[in-house]
This record gives sequence, structure tokens and C-alpha cells, in this order.
Amino acid sequence: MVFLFFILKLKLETSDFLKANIFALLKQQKKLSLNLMEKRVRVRFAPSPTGGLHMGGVRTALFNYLFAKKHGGDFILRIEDTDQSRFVKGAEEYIIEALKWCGIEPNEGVGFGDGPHKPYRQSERKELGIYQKYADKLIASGHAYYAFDTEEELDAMRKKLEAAKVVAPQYNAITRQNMRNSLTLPEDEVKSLLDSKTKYVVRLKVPRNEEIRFNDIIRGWVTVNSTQVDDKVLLKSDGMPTYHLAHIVDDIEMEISHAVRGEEWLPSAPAHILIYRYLGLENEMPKLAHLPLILNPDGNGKISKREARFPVFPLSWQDPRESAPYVGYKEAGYYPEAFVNILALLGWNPGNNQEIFSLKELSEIFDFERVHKSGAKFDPEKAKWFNQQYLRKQSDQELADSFKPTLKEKGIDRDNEFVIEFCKLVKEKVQFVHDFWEQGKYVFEAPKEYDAKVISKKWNENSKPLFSSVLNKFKSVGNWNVENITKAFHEAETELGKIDMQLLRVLVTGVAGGPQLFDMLALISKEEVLSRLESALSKL
RNA sequence: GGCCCGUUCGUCUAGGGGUCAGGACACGUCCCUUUCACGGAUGAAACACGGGUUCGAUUCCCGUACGGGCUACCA
Repeated sequence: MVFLFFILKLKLETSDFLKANIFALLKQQKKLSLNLMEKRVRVRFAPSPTGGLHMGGVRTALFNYLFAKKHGGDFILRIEDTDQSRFVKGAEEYIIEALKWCGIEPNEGVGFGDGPHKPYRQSERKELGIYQKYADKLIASGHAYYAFDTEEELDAMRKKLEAAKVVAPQYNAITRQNMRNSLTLPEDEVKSLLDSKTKYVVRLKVPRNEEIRFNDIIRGWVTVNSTQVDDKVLLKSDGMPTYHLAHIVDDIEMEISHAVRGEEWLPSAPAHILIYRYLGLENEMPKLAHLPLILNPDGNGKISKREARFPVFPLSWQDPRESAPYVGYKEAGYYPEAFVNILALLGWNPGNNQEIFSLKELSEIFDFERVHKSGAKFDPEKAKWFNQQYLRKQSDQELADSFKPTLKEKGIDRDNEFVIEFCKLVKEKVQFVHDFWEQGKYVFEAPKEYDAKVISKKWNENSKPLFSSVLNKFKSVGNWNVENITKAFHEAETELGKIDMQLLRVLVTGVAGGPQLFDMLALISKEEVLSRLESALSKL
């Protein structure tokens, strides 16, 4: 209205100066109101502390993180510990440590500093009566009800339905009529049951035959008939909310703009829509995004920690109920950057051929529009390749530093320069830092045996005198460096004829392959090479 | 079983009404290297099937098959 007035006035006045000013003002106003309408991006990762956080969970956390960073929003860690029976000691700490290692740190929530919406643990929020309040509201409006059925009664109901060839027995608009709840029991009986502290749950009253539609950011429109949705328990008999109630209450109270979670939640999303609706919050509810699952490489189904022949946890996880710990990606030698990179490309891609991304790059280009609908099988081989790419980005000094602990473990003491030189030579052959030892241990210790294949193929009666001459030639080398070794070798060849380099390699290192031979001989040192040659000649 | 979601090389994927269906991992061959690796080149390898719509479908629609998820007072 105000704008119209301005425009009208504009028509009357002809001053260009005024015109320009008013347009600028209009533009500013529009921008301002748009910004006000646009909800600040606030996303959450909301695991339950029922075990170690596995790679699928980390991926969910990652996508949340990336989306938040992309839009300059908030990333929250909320702990959904509403199931006391499944609570696992140490799981929460593990989740926090894992996120830290990956570098995808929430800026609000458990373990990362409380924000304005504290507490961020659902068990603590329950103590505050937050969930009860919403449950009461639903009961008051007739969208939820008390149910007093015991476990046995529920069992009996299901058995009965199964016997009657009902394929999916559920507590719903039909069956609730035959159960003991506040919809079937007389009002005074309900009151006395409540007064006498009889155990009860609060259930959502799902309508009989209603189309529920919602628009998923990744999947588009999804339609489900409410007949498929059961009367979900909202409040358990111990007073704890279920996931269904708790996450909705918290998402609303924490002003979450987008609920990004795994595909396993898709079937219960219609029930969630109903809860938002009955709470009168359908317009304020977060946008939904259901991520595709990460699947097992061989066989089918979700990745399982038991069968996997590759790590499934970011960090080593010791389940208090089990004896042996699970090796994590960290312990397996993965760089966190590589691990995150691998995860990012499982179910998402940038639309071009780039595959190596830093977290920062990812947070600039990540987009739900390029997230797939279908699950992705995890390929452990490609994971190794990713790590190799990151390993190659390391400087020789960095590689040396990360390899030194292994040497120390083996009781080997070498100076920094030596280790750097070693890493420089061997790094082309490794995917992990721990590969350095397997690929190059002969640099540090004399061989105990010689590659049988090479020996049987190439060692003959001429070999001994030939290599004795090579040995003598090497003895005469003054300054033991690559150039002089090469020169000595060539001189020996002109005197004695062709010398098999692989055989020479085997005599010194025991193995058939390795880095540049002369570089390696130089590194190993003159005394050591000579003594190894002597020892080989005496043994063969 | 029911409901929901999905389906491009073995795997991760690009693409999209007319393409030699592109890249990466893994695999093969060759080059480089007096070894191995790295690197380079190159090869083999895919639109699940059947119906529509269309001049034309891998692309859009519908079925079927297959795969996955869910089907708790678990998340």
C-alpha cells in the first residue's frame, strides 16, 4: 500500500532524482522482506548413542555440515538418547571425537558448546517437560490418546490379526477400537486408570483413509495413504518421548530449517507430517531431505560392521558388549580428508569429472540437487585410491614424520634426512603410511632370504664371479653417491658384459622390485651394500 | 506378504528425445624405466525387461522383474 502510494506520487512528480531514489528504496525494501521470509539455515545431526558412529552416519553428518556451510547457517549436534535400554556407554563421546577427527564440527550442541537452545540431549530436555507439553497439546486437540494395553495384549492382537491373514498387523484406526485406550474406555475409567498411575503410552490418532503428501528435497513428491501409517507411540510408558515426537518438538524449538536424514526414515515421514499438522506447525516444519543409503560392496543391504572386510567406523570403536575393538579408518591409515572426500562422493557428485575435494571446496559447491535417489555401494578399492591421492599431496618431511613412529616401534633409529630420502624414494609405491615399511623395510635391514623366482631364473654359475667383480668395483667407489655408483656400474659392464640389474637388486634387498636401484643403493650406504653383497655371495 | 523408494560399464558416476553414451576405481595391452612402481597411451566393459507416446526413446508414461528401506513402548 505504501509502495503504491509512492508510485502514484511518482507519476505526478517528474524529478528524475526523486524517481531514482524511490526505486532504490523499493529495491531495498524488497530485499529486506525476502531475507526476513527466508529462514536461516539451521540443520542438525541427531544420532542416538547406541553404538559407534559408522560411516553412513558420518556421511549424514557431512551433508548436513556442507549444507550449513554453503548457506552460512548453523550445524547442530543433538543427542537422541530417548531409548535408555539401548544406551551404550562411550557412544556419545565417540560421536563427538569422530566428528572432530573428520573436521566436520558442529557450531552448536553436545560437546561443541551450548547455544541458545540448550540442552541438546533429549534425556535432559525430557526432564524439562518439553515433550510432555506437546503431547498434552495433541491429546487436548483430540489428535492423540492414552493407550493402556500391556505388551501381552499387543502381542495377542498381532497374533490374532496374523491368524486372520492380515499381512501387516498394526495399531490403527480399526484395531484401536478393540484395544484398551482412552477412545474405547469410558471417561471415568480412563480417569481412574490415570489417577492410579497405571502404565500408559500416548499414541497419535492417525485418520483412517487420508492421502498424505510431502515434498522431499531429494525425492520430490511422495504420497502415502494414512491407512499405511500406524498409531505411532509418541510418549512411552517410562515418560520418554519416542523419536517421532522428540525430533519434531526439537526441530521446531531449535528452529531447524532442514531435516536431513537417511532414507530409512522415509516410511515414517507421513506420520511426522501429521504430527506437525496437528500441532498447527505444518508451515513452520523443516524441509525434508532423505539421503540414499550406503550399501555393502558385496552382497546387499546396508553396511554391517560385522561382515565388512573394511573399516566401517571412522575411529577405532570398542563396543562395551564385545571383546575385540573395530579398527577405524584412522587406524587403517586413512587421512581424515581422504575419508571425508570418499564419503562426499557417495550419493553426491559435482557434475563434472573432479574427484578430489577439500572440505572447503565441498562446502562451496555442495547441493542437494545433485544428491542421488539411489543407494551407493561402497568400494573399498577406490577408497584406497583416494587415500593415495592425499598421501601424494604430503611433503617428504610430513611423510617422514608420520613414518618415524613405525621405525621407532621396530627399534630403528635413523636421522631425519635419511627418513626423508627414504620416503621420497618409496612414496610412489604406497597408498598408506604403513605401506612404507612393507615396501621398503630392506632399506633398514639386510635381507634374510632372496626372491626365489628371480634366483632360480637368473642365478647361474657365471653369476658369482660376475658379482664378485661388481663388488670389487663398488669397493673402489670413493664418494658413494648416485652418480659414482652409476659410473662404477657402467664401467663394470664394459669390462664384464651385461649385468642383470634385477639380480643385483635381489642380492642387496632380497626382493624383485623397488625404487630406482642406484638411488636406493646410495641411500643404503656403501658399507651396508658391500656387506650385503658379500653375504649374498657366500650364501648362494 | 504389504507399503514406500530406487535401477547407465563389475563398482562410483556424467549425460539426456537424435551422443562414437563421457570420466574415475579395478582389470588387460603397449610406451617410459637395464627392475618394480609412478606417469603416458590404449583396450575390454553399461542405459534391467516388455509395452506405449514419438519421425525417433537409454532419456517421457505404464507395467514387469530385480534391488533397497520400513513394517517396535528402536532410532
